[in-house]
Amino acid sequence: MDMRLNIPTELNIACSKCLQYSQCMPTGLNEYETLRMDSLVTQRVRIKKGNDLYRNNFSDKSMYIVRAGCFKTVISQHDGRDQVVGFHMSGESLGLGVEQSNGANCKISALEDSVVCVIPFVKVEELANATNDLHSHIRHLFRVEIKRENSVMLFLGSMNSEERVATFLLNLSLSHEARGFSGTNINLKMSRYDIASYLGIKHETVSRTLAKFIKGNLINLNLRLLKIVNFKALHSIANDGILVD
Amino acid sequence: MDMRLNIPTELNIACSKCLQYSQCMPTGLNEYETLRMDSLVTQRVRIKKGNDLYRNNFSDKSMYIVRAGCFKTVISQHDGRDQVVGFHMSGESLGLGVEQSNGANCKISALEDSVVCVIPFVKVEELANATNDLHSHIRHLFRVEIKRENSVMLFLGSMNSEERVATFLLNLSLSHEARGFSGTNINLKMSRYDIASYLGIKHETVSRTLAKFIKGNLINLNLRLLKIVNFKALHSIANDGILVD
DNA sequence: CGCGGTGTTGAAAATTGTCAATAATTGTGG
DNA sequence: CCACAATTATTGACAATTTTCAACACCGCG
Repeated sequence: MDMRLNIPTELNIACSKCLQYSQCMPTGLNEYETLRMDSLVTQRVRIKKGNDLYRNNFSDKSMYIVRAGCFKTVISQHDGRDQVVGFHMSGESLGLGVEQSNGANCKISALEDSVVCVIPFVKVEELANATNDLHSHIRHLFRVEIKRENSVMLFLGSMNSEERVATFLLNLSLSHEARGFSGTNINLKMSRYDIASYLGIKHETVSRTLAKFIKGNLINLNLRLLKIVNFKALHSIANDGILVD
Repeated sequence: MDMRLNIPTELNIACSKCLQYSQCMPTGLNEYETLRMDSLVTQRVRIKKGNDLYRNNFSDKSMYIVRAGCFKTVISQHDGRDQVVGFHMSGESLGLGVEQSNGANCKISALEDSVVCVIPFVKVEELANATNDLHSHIRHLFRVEIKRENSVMLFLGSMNSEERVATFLLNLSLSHEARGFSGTNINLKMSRYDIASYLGIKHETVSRTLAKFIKGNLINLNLRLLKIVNFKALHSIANDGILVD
């Protein structure tokens, strides 16, 4: 039983004691600086599955880090069409590109019961004197987000549906492994519709492509329980089009 | 004759005297702060048409602003396929998401003879004490970049080719107007191949779609000389899927 | 003046989307 | 806890869009 499954529901833990610390806070700080970092996160918010990080919660005066759970970022167009532009797991930043005024167009929804850490930028400014590389760390987080979006544009702009799905599965596997979970047996948090929107194809095409992978013995799949059987074959389909590092 | 066409070739102008100042520097500064901003840009670099902002020029220790000209950002995949993920005009930031190590995968090329301003992040840190909102301004620039990428993902993920091309033309028009140029008569700096890659379709499809718009009297087009005739029709095709503000 | 890169257009092929029917699963309220 | 409804997922047949392949025209530049 993986203890990590329980820990994140605790709302009052200090950053310095958090298992995700290395993912979202600057490294190489001395003890004093590390302790000061604890004051950065002013609160943690529970978001129930299906609910949005939005309105009362969400503001462009703060940044957010996923402490536990999983989110999707969705852009809504005037005509009602939605586009999923990202999925976000623990340790990842949320909504860096979204401004308050944009709230109506862009929403961030929890795919399962989740917890986010809130870091107001005024706190960042306050602490920047004490810790020189805090600002550059924030810039780093922005850069990571931009790189992530670049990789999304890559498959949206230049891959066929098999390449898109294979790339999606492999990226998912990598990001699960980076969090200490199995990269082989994965419990998908998102629907086929979400995957389809994210990949810029229709959900029927996602189903068909997954069915093809199952037939070819590349994966096993039962509803949202995924098992990757043949990584090598998936890689050759994805053409190694993987940018996550 | 528009004077702006000449001014940007001057390399030694102070930021406080630059016509693009309001686009790339924080607003609301007092005179003293404004003058200090002048020391932010340590150099300006000319890049000839077809050359890259890269290698000796490019580093993740600095950020870059287009002073004059036009650039494209291209991600290269392992198999040689390229994906244009953005075009950048004067006043816009360059390469915020790109790290040095990524140099081989991502390049930024000048579409015409251009000039960029170089702002080392160490200068930003230095000046941050004197000007409180400099850091938040830098974050603003990152946020603008992320929003831009979101709008790219929107058409890549959810639009057919007519919608993509119409959206592209209208965004181009808006960004030209924002710079004081005509939003009706536009001189395209990029090839059909670049447009195609950016829009995630083939160049033949771009040609055909443009031909269709010409037949329908939505635009005039002679090679790279574009005239938008019927904005309303283009808007209704694009479904107002325009995110630039 | 010719050559390489760029741009246009046509016809056929391939991929993906659309529509529809059905099954399985989850959520909800009595 | 069951039954019903709503959502999610799969699959097939057909339609539509986009790509592919090919031929040709055109500019611009040495």
